[in-house]
Amino acid sequence: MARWLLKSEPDVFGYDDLVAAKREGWDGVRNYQARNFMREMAVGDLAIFYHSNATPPGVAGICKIVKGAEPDPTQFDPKSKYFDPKSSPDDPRWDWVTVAPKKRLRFISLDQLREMPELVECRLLARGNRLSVIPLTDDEFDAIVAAGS
DNA sequence: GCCAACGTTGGC
DNA sequence: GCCAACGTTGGC
Repeated sequence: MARWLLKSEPDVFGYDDLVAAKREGWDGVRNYQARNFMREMAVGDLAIFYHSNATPPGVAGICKIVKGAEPDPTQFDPKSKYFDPKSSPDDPRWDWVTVAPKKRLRFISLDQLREMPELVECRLLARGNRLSVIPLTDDEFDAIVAAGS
């Protein structure tokens, strides 16, 4: 089973929202590298739920992949902010996966994450990183869970 | 194929 | 609000 990290802005959709929704399609990913990672996700994979653009930013919980990649319907919806006029149902460009909450963690701030030796190579902490879907090693994942448990 | 311009992300 | 980093677009 693979391990991942997913970023979301809590003002838009935070961990509490996922708990309330029970499960949710991870919409709005419009970056090819992130999309390709989502295509590698399998049902049962676990992902760290990270709050970006927050005060402070950090980890809020764990979620699980409950449905693999399939076309993100918001790309076809002209009223959606994620609408992509260059995409079509015949040849969809963007996928989503469906996630469900697994376990809330004690909040781990970005500052705390930066102090963890297990994460020195984690892409999340790399300078200028903007990727919203990031693969984690088992060690990285386990270290984050331990820090928030 | 190059690269300048532009838009977005995300920490601060 | 600022700005660094990076991805995408489009003219050539």
